[in-house]
Amino acid sequence: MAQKGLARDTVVRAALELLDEVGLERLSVRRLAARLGVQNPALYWHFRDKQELLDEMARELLAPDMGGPGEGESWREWLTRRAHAYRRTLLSHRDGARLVTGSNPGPGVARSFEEELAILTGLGFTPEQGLHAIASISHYTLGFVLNEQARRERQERGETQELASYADFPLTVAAVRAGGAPTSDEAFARGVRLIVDGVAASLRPQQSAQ
Amino acid sequence: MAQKGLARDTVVRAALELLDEVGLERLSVRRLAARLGVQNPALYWHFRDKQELLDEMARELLAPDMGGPGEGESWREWLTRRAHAYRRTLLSHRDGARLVTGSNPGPGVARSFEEELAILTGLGFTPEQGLHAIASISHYTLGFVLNEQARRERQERGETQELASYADFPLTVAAVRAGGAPTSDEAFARGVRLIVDGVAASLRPQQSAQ
DNA sequence: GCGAGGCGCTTAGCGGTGTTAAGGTGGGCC
DNA sequence: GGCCCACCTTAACACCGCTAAGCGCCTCGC
Repeated sequence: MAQKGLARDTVVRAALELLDEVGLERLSVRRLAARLGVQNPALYWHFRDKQELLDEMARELLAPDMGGPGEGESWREWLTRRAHAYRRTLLSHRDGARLVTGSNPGPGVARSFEEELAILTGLGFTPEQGLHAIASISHYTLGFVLNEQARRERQERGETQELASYADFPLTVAAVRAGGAPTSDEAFARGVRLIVDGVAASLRPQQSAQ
Repeated sequence: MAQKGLARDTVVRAALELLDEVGLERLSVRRLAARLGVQNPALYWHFRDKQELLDEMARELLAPDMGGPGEGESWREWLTRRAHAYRRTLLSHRDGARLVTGSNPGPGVARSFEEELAILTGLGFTPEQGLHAIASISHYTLGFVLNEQARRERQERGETQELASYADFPLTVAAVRAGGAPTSDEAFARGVRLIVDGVAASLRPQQSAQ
């Protein structure tokens, strides 16, 4: 077989590899072309834009769709699992969150969103409550990972960014000492718990789910 | 007086105006210089980098600091107000959220964060709980506004992005019909309420605040 | 009054970017 | 055998961030 030219898919995967190596800032059409052994305008046969390439990269990144709830899994567990899966997905490539942020979602995302809504309504949510819960968790997760990766990128660039004087920020120091770095698995998990608790509270007035 | 040359401050403010006109993508050093009636390398006398300029812009944007709680304001009210103030700040300039996302916070932010922590501990929070609450709300708000502005930017560019067929997404349609657009003041407010409720729940085990 | 110095800018230019136009080349189909 | 078209090339445009070098003017020490 061996496909006549470059498959669109091949390009997107190469682009994601390149992203991991150089970061979003330095991801250029020419570099990608070079890695594919091709002159740069060649890519414009496959993609209208650089943006279209980025969109497609984001879609590929977001492709892994966690399934429905497992045997006897409560909505709390499922929602929590979803949040962590989403974070892991965003972290699966360098600058993943920024990539997703700046790109057009496309119909695939709408479809899997509809599926998730179906799962939640199956667990007793109204569609409105479901949308609300998923949107909130997604926004939180996106914001968290954005911060996380920005920090990572910054300190990779050697901008150490220490507090000038710890003495001037006693509460911040105390909080970090007690609760761990604000960018960590635990911190994320606690935020998720917060939102899930909030969802539970918003459900309570009209009989709880499952 | 009349200051010898361009004040750093003047440049930053002009940059923010330019940002509103052309968006972050098209904000270039050359355009900014032109608007200031100056050749572009002149700006490199005031700023080491374009990034340094962007950092200052973000700092200027984030400058408006809402004060402490008003007379008899509960922590719920204060936290909610803070969330809305933060969103309004991010929305105060085009691409505000993306600007903030890609820039170095600097010591000013750390200082006002410490102040907010002080406010919350004054209302009965431990430093850890305070950090946790503020971080979660901030991440949620950032993610929300990012989405909001991305959508706005997209439809300004004419990418209408309608669902192909409403019939394929019955739950999504139902949810939006019942709860309004996912990008709206109400949607944001409901997400905030979710998190605030979650914070309340996390407080309850060990005696509630105020 | 005058020279020194440096602040704030200019002109020139480098290497890189996304993107377009136009033209080739090779394999499949009538 | 000839055509067509998928797929790529070469060439070039306009713009980008950024640096090097120099120039005029203001301020200060004498």
